[in-house]
Amino acid sequence: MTSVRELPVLAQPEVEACCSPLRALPLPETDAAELARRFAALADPVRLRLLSLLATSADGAVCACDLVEPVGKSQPTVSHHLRILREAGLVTSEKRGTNVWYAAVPAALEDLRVALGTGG
Amino acid sequence: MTSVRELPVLAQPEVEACCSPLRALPLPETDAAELARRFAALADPVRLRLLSLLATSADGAVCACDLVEPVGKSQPTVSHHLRILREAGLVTSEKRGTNVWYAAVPAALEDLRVALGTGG
DNA sequence: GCACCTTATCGATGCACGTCGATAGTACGC
DNA sequence: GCGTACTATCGACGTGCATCGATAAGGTGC
Repeated sequence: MTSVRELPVLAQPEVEACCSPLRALPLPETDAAELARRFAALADPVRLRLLSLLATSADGAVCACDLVEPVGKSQPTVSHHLRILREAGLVTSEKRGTNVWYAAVPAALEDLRVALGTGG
Repeated sequence: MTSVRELPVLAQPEVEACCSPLRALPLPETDAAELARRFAALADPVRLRLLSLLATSADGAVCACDLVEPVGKSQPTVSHHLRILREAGLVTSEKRGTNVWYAAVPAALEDLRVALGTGG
């Protein structure tokens, strides 16, 4: 967390909208499995805190080295959780020299919000 | 699903809003744990399909006897998942004679939508 | 009471997950 | 090249979960 102070905003991937909303029609099995996979990525307090740290970062991205201490877990554990978030499409990672910068993917969260029901 | 055709709409409990939004500030540990617990209830395809069946029901409530066949699991398994959904506050149950009627709790889903981020 | 139906609980099993220490891989500075 | 710092992977351990068959609990109708 020393001197790296360049282009902190990571490129955002195209997040393909997944799964029809719960309230629209009975969920097909394939959609249910995909949705469950994404919600499972959110079903852990450490991952929620990591995601929160990324989402509230002023720069839009955070070095992995600055994510270990705040969540109070070992470095391998944090790396493991970041991997799960990345594979779920909720965060993006980008290597810059020795460090790896992570950023939240707002579109992915928005996608899940839509699945939970459109509006009131 | 034979003759029961009275007051299908179940009373909705007061759902206390949980946890500040991810985008608002770094999540306190207590909020993270509670949020994770609720998302975990959604992290299973069977439960998502059950919730979808309830949310899309025209009457607003469905007899448990009509939930077993659609999801293709055993009766004990379905009962187990309904229990988890109920304990997470996502559904309500009400006994009517021999049957038990389940209904989705829209406010609980709305609560999770808010946690995922307010608006775009 | 008794037979029947619906739902919940119990016990067991197999699998997936969170966690850690140790280790490998990669990039930087001297 | 060599030591150092950061990150990812590996292996192992304990725990929790999804699932089922069997069984109990509660209500209905005769």
